Amino acid sequence: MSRRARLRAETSAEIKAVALALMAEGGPDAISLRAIAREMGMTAGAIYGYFATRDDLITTLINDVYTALLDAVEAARDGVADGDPAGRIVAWAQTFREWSLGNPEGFRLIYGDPVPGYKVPEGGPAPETGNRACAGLTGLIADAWPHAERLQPSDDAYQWSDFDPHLVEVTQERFPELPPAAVALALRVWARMHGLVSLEVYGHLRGQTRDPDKLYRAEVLSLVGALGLPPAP
Amino acid sequence: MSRRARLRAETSAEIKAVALALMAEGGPDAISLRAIAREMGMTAGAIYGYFATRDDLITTLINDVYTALLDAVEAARDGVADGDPAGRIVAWAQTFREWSLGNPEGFRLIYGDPVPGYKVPEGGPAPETGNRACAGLTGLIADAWPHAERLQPSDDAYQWSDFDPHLVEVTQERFPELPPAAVALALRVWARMHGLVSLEVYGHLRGQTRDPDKLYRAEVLSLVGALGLPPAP
DNA sequence: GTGCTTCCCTGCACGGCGTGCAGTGACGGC
DNA sequence: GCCGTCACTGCACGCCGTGCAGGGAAGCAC
Repeated sequence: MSRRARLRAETSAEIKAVALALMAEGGPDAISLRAIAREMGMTAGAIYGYFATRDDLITTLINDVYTALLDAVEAARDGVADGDPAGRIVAWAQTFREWSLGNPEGFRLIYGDPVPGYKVPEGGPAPETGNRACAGLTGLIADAWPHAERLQPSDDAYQWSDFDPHLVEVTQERFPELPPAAVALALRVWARMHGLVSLEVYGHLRGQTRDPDKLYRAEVLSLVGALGLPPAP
Repeated sequence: MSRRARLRAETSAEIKAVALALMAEGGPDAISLRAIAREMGMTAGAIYGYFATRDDLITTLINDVYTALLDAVEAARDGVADGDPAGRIVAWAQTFREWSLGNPEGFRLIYGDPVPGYKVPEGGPAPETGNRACAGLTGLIADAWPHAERLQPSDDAYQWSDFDPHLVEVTQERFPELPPAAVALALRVWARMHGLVSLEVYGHLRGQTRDPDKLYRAEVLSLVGALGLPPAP
């Protein structure tokens, strides 16, 4: 890599780092090209040499942050033995909530309307990273599937064509035996985790309960139970 | 009411109506004082006679929209006979999703980061309206509680002090027999509906499944089943 | 070493935003 | 019929994203 290219990569990385720092301290709205440039001793126009538009920068940030979240939950999952599917799900779920509460701006960036007028530009950031999230959950479900199967009396209600082709490809390659209903279950499990965490991050639980942690633990336990898994070996 | 007061109320209502119209056609970001004023043939400063600040206007809108959503789901619930708790829950859940998909901007307004730099101003809009939502769900749970009880082995794990005092007051008045665990269950049920709908509204399901409706129906059915209720009488 | 090319960055402009504030004019209450 | 209240305008300030012309340094070819 030439010196030019190296400098370029460094500057690009610094832009993203500064943007994340600004977001962490001032909320997602604090991400403005002018503020970033000010922080870096540049002018706003200079950033256009690195990102075609503000939304492009945001999109890149979303991918970075989403990747960080997935790294965290996957690491937590892999910290629990293969033979303990319930434990792996709980680890994933707990880390998902902890990361989200620790990085609320990141969560909003990924799952909400992050920034003033941000519109996903052409295809958006989600497909690939979102697929990774879904695939990770499908893996968890695959471990639990032998126990969970009885809860899915309508296996044949789902076809592979109900799902995104790329997601299907990845899933069938890694879990050839798994029926499409398992992917549906994975999505529903995802949503159950997302529901409580999302309400909490956006402050909707604050006016209702004083112990959202207890609530979440109960939900995760209930979820694991509903999968037919023993609570915690 | 004097003529002055009437004109004032009309103008105030028009501001809100125009704001909602702008939001409906151009997304939440389209709500700008200048745009509203332009639409009304005024200048932006004039609005400050009605709302102290832009965020005050937004807060009022949130309350209005939230109320509209609650009116819709409660009406749907009341369209099903008292003796059919499962049907009432399903009606609530289905209407919740349909309203949200039909008013995605409204959903974002209520449950997300609605608008550029909006910060909930002092106490925010949620407490009372959020309590109404939670109370409505608690009512649904109260109907189902005789069946659901066996699913709550840890009734004593929750105290009334775990919850918001106002919510507790309302709940205890309307359902004197209900234990605090039922409120926790109501919050979890809320979160299960919210999870899938939120993911769908924000487009995160689009890259995964092609039939989010089927997914949601399965989730609601599973939820009703988990409460120990017969599917659909 | 010299000259050319590439490319990063500045400076400025435009229009849009929320928000204050002085001034103006119409209307309601007495 | 006067006076005070009050809705509204016009303007200013400082933010914002985004284009564009131009300068200047760094890299490359000979």
